[in-house]
Amino acid sequence: MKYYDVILPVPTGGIYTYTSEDEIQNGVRATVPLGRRTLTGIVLRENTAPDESIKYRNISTVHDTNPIFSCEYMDLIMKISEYYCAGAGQVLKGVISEQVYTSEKTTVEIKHFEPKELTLNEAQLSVYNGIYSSLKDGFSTHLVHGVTGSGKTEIFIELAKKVIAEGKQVLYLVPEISLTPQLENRLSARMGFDVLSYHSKKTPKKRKEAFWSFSAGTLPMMLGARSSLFVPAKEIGLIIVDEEHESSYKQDEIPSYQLRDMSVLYGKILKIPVILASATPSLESWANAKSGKYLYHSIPCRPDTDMPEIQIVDMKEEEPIGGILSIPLYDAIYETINRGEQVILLINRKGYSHTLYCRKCGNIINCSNCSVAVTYYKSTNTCKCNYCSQEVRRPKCLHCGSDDITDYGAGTEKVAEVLETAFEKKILRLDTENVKSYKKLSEMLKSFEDGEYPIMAGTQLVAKGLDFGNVTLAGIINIDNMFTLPDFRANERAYQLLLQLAGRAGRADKKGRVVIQTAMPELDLFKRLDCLDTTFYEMEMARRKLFNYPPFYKMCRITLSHTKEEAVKDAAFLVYDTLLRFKNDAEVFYPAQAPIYKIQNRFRYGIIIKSPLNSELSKLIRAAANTLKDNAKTTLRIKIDRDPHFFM
DNA sequence: AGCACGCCGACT
DNA sequence: GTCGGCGTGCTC
Repeated sequence: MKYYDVILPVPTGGIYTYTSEDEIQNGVRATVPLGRRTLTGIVLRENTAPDESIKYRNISTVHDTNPIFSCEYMDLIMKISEYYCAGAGQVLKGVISEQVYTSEKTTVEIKHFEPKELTLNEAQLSVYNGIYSSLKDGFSTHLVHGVTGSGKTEIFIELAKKVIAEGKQVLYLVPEISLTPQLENRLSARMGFDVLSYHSKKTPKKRKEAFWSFSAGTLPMMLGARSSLFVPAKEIGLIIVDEEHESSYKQDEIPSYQLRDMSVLYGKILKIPVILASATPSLESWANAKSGKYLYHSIPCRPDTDMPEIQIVDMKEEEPIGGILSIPLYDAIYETINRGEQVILLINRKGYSHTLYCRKCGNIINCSNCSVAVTYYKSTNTCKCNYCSQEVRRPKCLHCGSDDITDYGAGTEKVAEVLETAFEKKILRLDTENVKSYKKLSEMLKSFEDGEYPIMAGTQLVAKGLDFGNVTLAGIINIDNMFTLPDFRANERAYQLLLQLAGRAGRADKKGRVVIQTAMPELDLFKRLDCLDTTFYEMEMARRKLFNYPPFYKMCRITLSHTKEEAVKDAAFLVYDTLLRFKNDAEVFYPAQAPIYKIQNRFRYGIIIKSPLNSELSKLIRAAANTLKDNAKTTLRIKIDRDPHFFM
């Protein structure tokens, strides 16, 4: 009789021990009973010291003769579990779809054809050589800092070919796969075989095919979003993380891991190189490059065009059309579309208006379940909460009962409406409300590319990785609301967004232009929007150092929630006391109501911890979790967010 | 997470 | 009297 530890996709703990008459290899899938249920998990290891007091049950079915998940893979899962303070089962659940890994192995034939050859230019070649030389030396991390359109992808394609020629596989990660169906085609054409992609918007069948083909090793290269790092490969030789600065790499749900960091960790475990690439690197990666932890490579210029001209419009001096369009932006749009060229506009709010209020008493209309103002959608004539999706049919003032309600704060719908009136042209509106499916998105992007619309207006979606040759003007309606969020990365985010947006304008042979509307034109940030200039990084680093922010200090945010106000508050102070008792060099913030105090009728308190040492942070988090385990047995929920990116 | 147990209010 | 609400606790 042998004993085996099995990881099961259940949120608590997740490691259970079972018995078997047969010898079982680590990393195979096994179906076991748990309570009244039957679940399929992964065999983690043999347990040589079982607890006498527990009556173990038998493994019902073993699915594989050879391991699907390597010991390096299991190592990664366990390290994530430890670092992000989530049960192994919770990690497994959050990282691979149960539907996919429990499915029959269905591989698909990968078609091979004659690849399209391209020669690298001098700048590309120098980066290529820099990385190539360390390709066979095991683990190394490379930060490739190259402006938009500098041809980073071509370098990675050539490196990938070398790795594949050695019989190993390549993983190419992008932050938002749904926006880049073009990349799949481009990679396939250049590699000379079908590069399959793996992401949540694919049909289950397609996902299973990509999963099992990558697992079998018949698929040499896979393109994917966050979750594809956890597709078990036969043998990975290189991981590429494109647009490494993107905050969508940080998962908000438990386990809230940072994919970029996990890629580097996996590379370390596998002893292979990892490439991080961006036109606007994160401060974390920048710091690692400066310290020599990452090898730094830069491509300083766009090979084909000049950088766009950037214009800052002071909204204090303007009387904008419809409260939205300044005269300089209006003129710029007018000139651009008159030349038959196209415009991309960014608005970072969806709906028609983000706030409704009572005209009688000034009270803001909040969602009844959450402490958030409801968003008004004119297209469907509804008011919806962005946090719990609850609809309010006919909003009335909860304070005075009046139904004389009006709105302010323009979203994509309002902007599109104003633009349509101003230019008498149909506008393409792109936001999550409007784009429900992958197919629809592709169609919309295609129609814009074909010139059916002169202007595309949308949320952050429009700034991410889109590439249209005829776009020569990019505008941002209101950058200022980025600074209203409680987020120490606001500056960094604004900088990245503006430079990325600038990269959307004038990528082919035409000179691009960027117009930024702001009421704070004096912000230093606007003077640093030259991608050849790295003073932004130095200034931001100095600020982070002064206030003990990452990358200098490590951060963790603990959020507690409960249906009763008193219960969360008590729990928060209980945790706070524990943290004070255990802390050394760390800074522990006084417990505070979360910026959104109530979500789905649960009240929320937050505590932020900062420490120069990751080890101290781990110790404190553990102490906090233990205190609650011992003292709070009610429906209190704890969320531990390590290296947080979202602070609401 | 499921799933069951268990203890209180409002129905035939 | 029982149906069903969800708060609590456990699963090798």
